[in-house]
Amino acid sequence: MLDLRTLRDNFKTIADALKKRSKDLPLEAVMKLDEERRALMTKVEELKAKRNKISKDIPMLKKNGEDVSAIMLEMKELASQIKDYDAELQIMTVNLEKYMMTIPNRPDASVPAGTDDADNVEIRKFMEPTKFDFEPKAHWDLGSDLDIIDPELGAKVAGSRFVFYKGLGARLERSVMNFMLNTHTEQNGYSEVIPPFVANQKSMEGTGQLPKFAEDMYHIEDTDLYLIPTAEVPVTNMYRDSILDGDDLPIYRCAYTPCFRAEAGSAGRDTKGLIRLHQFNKVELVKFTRPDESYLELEKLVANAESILQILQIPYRVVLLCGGDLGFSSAKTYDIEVWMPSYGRYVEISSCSNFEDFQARRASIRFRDSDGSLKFVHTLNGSGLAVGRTVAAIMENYQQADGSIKVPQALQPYIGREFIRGIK
RNA sequence: GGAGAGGUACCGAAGCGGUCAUAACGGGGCGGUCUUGAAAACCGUUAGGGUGCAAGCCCACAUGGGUUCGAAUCCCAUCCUCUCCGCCA
Repeated sequence: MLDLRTLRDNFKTIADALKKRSKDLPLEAVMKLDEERRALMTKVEELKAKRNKISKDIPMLKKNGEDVSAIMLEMKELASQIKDYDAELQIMTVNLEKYMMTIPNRPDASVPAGTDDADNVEIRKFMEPTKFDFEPKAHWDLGSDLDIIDPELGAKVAGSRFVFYKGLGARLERSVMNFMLNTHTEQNGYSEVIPPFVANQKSMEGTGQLPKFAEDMYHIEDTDLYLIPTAEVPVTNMYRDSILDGDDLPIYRCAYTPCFRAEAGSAGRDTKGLIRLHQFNKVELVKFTRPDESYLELEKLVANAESILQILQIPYRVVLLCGGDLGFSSAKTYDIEVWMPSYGRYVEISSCSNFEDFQARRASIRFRDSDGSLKFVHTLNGSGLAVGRTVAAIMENYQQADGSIKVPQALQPYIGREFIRGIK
């Protein structure tokens, strides 16, 4: 959530910055409502001040044996006025909040203008796209030929866009997960958590999934709970309504969770394989930092995520998202895209964002600075990485002419073999 | 799931209808005195939200309602924590 006062004081600047997202935002309406609300608030507060004052005098008057019945009557009238105005005020407040909750974060100055992913800017590249001296298969064909990934079983048990990993497929997925977690905890300085895989409405609002994106999530009937679409939600909300010690910043957390995405509008795209599922595994990196350090930390976060693909020796590139492609809560986002031979192009495998104080304000995550003042932290997160897509990339980029898959060196200790030749 | 108890500042905790919320009393943190240094002792300090140029005013005792002229205090609902019982991997 943007800060209302900052928006009020710097309206032009912020409105211009938001135009990078090329969206119609109800900014004027917000300002008008805000003004009306403050006017009414002044009125109510005057009445309340009067009530408090008289109320304080009453016991004194009573003690002196004076007749207070006239005052009581006046107070009763005052109380009912206050009640009416308060009700009106509350409606305005809720309305205003509703508007504010749907206004996305303001893009950082370094974010390029643009409307969609075609306008994203390539920052750097690692290795060249893999070349084959035979006709390479797509990972879904490898998966069924080797009988290690089974979408039909997934469909039978849960529905389309769910899969079973079988045998060495399951082992591969689990190995990749462990490899990522071990790398981030042992080399990159993150401390691991396993959070709940469901979260309540308040948490969803804290990180920005609600109120706007309810239709993308699975909601558990008759409860306040949603299946998490990313570990970002529970891990960021660990510190909701908290005051952190400035000396403890930055805080680095990582977590493995499954991620659940209903994605109502995605039918027909990427229907095969592991790329777009309703449930997938992901290792997430989350940071809480001082405001003046967050952009430096973003660069380090991207580097940490990249290190996984470097160690695995898989080609990828890093792109900077343009304003139009930026997520709702993000001020700046780098995507890491991995080379996917079956697509003949790079495919997103990680999204690393700096949310500045947007989430911290919604979730009320603050820190006590050395001068004693309270400030909002900056929150960041990024996939480190999407596990299923990494497995897909390994299968495709490491496939051999005989239909087997070579296991990347770094994963061999986890899987205990050099090649995957079929289920076991 | 059942029965109790409870949610007040950084922590513990008092207050149980008005003069008690910049919230008693402890503890912790920070600063200082003393000391070669430290400990102890003593002194001081410890800055939630909104609004306003400001003085100030309003709000804040888990959350949301209600009763009352007036609610941390009384009533109702919800959430959470603890203890015991049941169930369970």
